[in-house]
Amino acid sequence: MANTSHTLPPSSPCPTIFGGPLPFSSSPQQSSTKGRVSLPLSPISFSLSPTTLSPATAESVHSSSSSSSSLSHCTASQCLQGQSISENISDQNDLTCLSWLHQRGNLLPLQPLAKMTPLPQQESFTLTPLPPASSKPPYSFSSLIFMAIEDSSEKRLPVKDIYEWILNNFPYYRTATGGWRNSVRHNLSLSKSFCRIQRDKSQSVGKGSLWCVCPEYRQALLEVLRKTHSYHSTNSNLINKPALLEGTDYGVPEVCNSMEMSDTLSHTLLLSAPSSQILTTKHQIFAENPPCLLTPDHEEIVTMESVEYQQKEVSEVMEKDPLSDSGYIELHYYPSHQYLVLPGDTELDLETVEILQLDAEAQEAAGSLLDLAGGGY
DNA sequence: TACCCGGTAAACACAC
DNA sequence: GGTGTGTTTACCGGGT
Repeated sequence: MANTSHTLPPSSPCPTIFGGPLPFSSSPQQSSTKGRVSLPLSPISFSLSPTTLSPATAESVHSSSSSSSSLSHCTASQCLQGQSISENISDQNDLTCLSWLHQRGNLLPLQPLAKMTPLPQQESFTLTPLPPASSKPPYSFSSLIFMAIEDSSEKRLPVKDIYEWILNNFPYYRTATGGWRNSVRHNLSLSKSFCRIQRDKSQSVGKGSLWCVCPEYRQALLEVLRKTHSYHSTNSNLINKPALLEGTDYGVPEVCNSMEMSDTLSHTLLLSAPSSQILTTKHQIFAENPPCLLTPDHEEIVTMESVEYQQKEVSEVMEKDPLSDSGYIELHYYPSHQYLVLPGDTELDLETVEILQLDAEAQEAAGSLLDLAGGGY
């Protein structure tokens, strides 16, 4: 596998996904100058309507998020409501970080790793003995549950599906005794990180409740996951063998070195199209970071989700940036100030981007709550 | 050594 | 009654 186009200097403080460097596309379509990165605008466009940008909207979003985070332990509804919101407040990068769960259906679990001599990053991948399938994963049950829930489309799962996810992704448990299921349930009940949601009686399929991750604890869970992964990644060369590991029962949930992830990111970043269309489908645009040398604030990842943009009509003739009509989004990225320039010279600071995103997520969360209103939690 | 955390086992109650 | 789910308690081992 050739991932040379995504490499960064080893010493660069690059954005990471579970301890690995985030691939930065070096496609020629993506140009960068000092403090500025131009990102092609995808066919999905955004609408900067007055309503979505109103201070009241922003205020309400911010207030709801702050109230959510002030709770020591969330209720189910708060959990659902806060989930999408908090995700965007404190861990925008985490959204991206966890995207590996969704971008590869066959999650490759991190098994206990035999001490092996790490290979250089670009070394060709040759088959080496893999740890036995009976090796116990290094993740705690909390992490396993967290991953399972995060990997679900609804971000909530019945315990049965959590079992299934673990079985599918960690073959160790296929042969393990049944006690681990008890441990899963024990963790769900005991840990404040997870909250229970009453199932909708109307769709009473299966026993028990649904479980979701409490947004207040999501960051902590993510941190534990990162540390676990990072710790074991540094002790293995498996991390550098995504192609090798593909389709096997072994491996690491590492996407930053994989071509899959790189392609996904590149694809997301490099779509170019006219920005006049308004689409309602949910899409994501990852305004990727500039090269690490630009700023130490490399962990910031701007995500825009379900945001519509109506291209501003520019009547006046003015001196334009050569890139302004290219269909690119320009990310001006300075340590103290970051903003986007959309086609048509519309400028968006990252706070506005975040507000737009939060607004969209808040609406989505509200919809979810309505769906669950009959649950009577 | 004490404490914390995670894993495991067991018992029990409850719902389907 | 069997099975699955949820809760609680207790114990143990490892790490700090």
